[in-house]
Amino acid sequence: MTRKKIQIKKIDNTAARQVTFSKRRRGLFKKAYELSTLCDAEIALMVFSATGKLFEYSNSSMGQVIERRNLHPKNINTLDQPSLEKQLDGGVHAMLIKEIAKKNRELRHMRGEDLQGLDLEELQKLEKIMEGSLRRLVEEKGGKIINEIDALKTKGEQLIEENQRLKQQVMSLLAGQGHLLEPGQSSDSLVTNISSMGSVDPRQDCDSSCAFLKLGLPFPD
Amino acid sequence: MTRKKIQIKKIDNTAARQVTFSKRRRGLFKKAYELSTLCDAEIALMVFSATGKLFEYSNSSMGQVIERRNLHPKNINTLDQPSLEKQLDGGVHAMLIKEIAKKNRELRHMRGEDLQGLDLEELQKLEKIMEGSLRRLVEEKGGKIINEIDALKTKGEQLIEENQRLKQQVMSLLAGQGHLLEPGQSSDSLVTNISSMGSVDPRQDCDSSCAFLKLGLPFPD
DNA sequence: GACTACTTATAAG
DNA sequence: TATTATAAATAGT
Repeated sequence: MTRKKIQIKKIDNTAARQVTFSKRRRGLFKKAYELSTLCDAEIALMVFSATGKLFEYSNSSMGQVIERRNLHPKNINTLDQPSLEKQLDGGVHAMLIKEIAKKNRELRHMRGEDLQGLDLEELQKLEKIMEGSLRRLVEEKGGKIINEIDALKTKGEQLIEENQRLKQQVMSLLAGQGHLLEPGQSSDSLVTNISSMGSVDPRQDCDSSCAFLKLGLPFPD
Repeated sequence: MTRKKIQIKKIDNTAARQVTFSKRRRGLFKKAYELSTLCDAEIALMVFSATGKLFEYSNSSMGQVIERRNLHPKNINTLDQPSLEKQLDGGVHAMLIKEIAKKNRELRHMRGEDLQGLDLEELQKLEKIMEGSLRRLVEEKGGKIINEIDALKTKGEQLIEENQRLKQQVMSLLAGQGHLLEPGQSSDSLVTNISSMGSVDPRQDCDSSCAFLKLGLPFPD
């Protein structure tokens, strides 16, 4: 791909082929690593050189990825027949796999895939089911939203009360300490001190104590 | 690797991540193809997207490469240890059962059941999926209906033609046999006889030959 | 999905 | 193995 464009066909010269194999293998593995990292993908890559040497890469575990592949809807029917001893147990095994295949088929239908095999009546039935699903889901979601809003409202009210209480407390503290002020110390600086202790600044009016509501800030827990 | 150099770490933005996944996946598969072709290597590449979708490439057969890998000295110890056979099998067994449970959970959710465990965000996601499903299903159903109607129309036209042809045949038969009628035999009774042989009663007009259409009766096959 | 400015991969030496 | 001129991949639009 440089100096000169090459055709993608087997490289005749053995030495050149080996060099290219090394370089491109590294390039391929790097790309695989980058894809898995950038996109949070699980990747398994196996490369046998022409001489039979094995190179492999996986961001997780090779066996795990292979296992996952075998369980994938796409391959579950192709699953290699396990060796020897497992065939005795094959009945249960096969049944489980069949069950999974069936579930996958159902799920695909529920996702609106592979529908071309169904006749009009089946489609109608499926539509009814899905409409029901959607209805229940929207209902559930509605309930959740109401609850969440109620909770937020309650929390907001509690906070407003709390703020009122704290404000009054600050006021009375200020009033009580007003007599003790040094001639040179302004009440403002005192307020600043109190405020910095995490209390409420008494100079703000009632409405502004709800500032976090207006700003859409999350309530503290 | 263009416009700006990027860091190789998980892309936060979901949409961008998905776009990059598509592009780089294609790039990776192309590189794999080129390496296998140029250097006569045997390659198997499996990629699971973050959403669980499987993409795979192999220049030979995926199962064959996996088999070859398992037979490789490097991995022969990792798998298929006779003494551990039972344990492994139990593992697979358990995994299959877990898989079924997972599918069932998914199915229940798709049917709008057991939703109370999901949070608002999950519900929202599920709703989007189901809306898509329903949309595809309705589309598929629409296509099926159009096809069915077209087929029925075509069939109807064929039948009308057939009826016309038969009617004319009957007419000419009647005309030809008119001279041979016994004085005491009416043409009506002859028609009845012909009709009972599976032909069309010539007394009905053209429109009435389409009676089964008007009545919504199924066409015979 | 198409475009392009840029980075990266790499064929040849 | 290192270099480099060029092809290819791709991030952002």
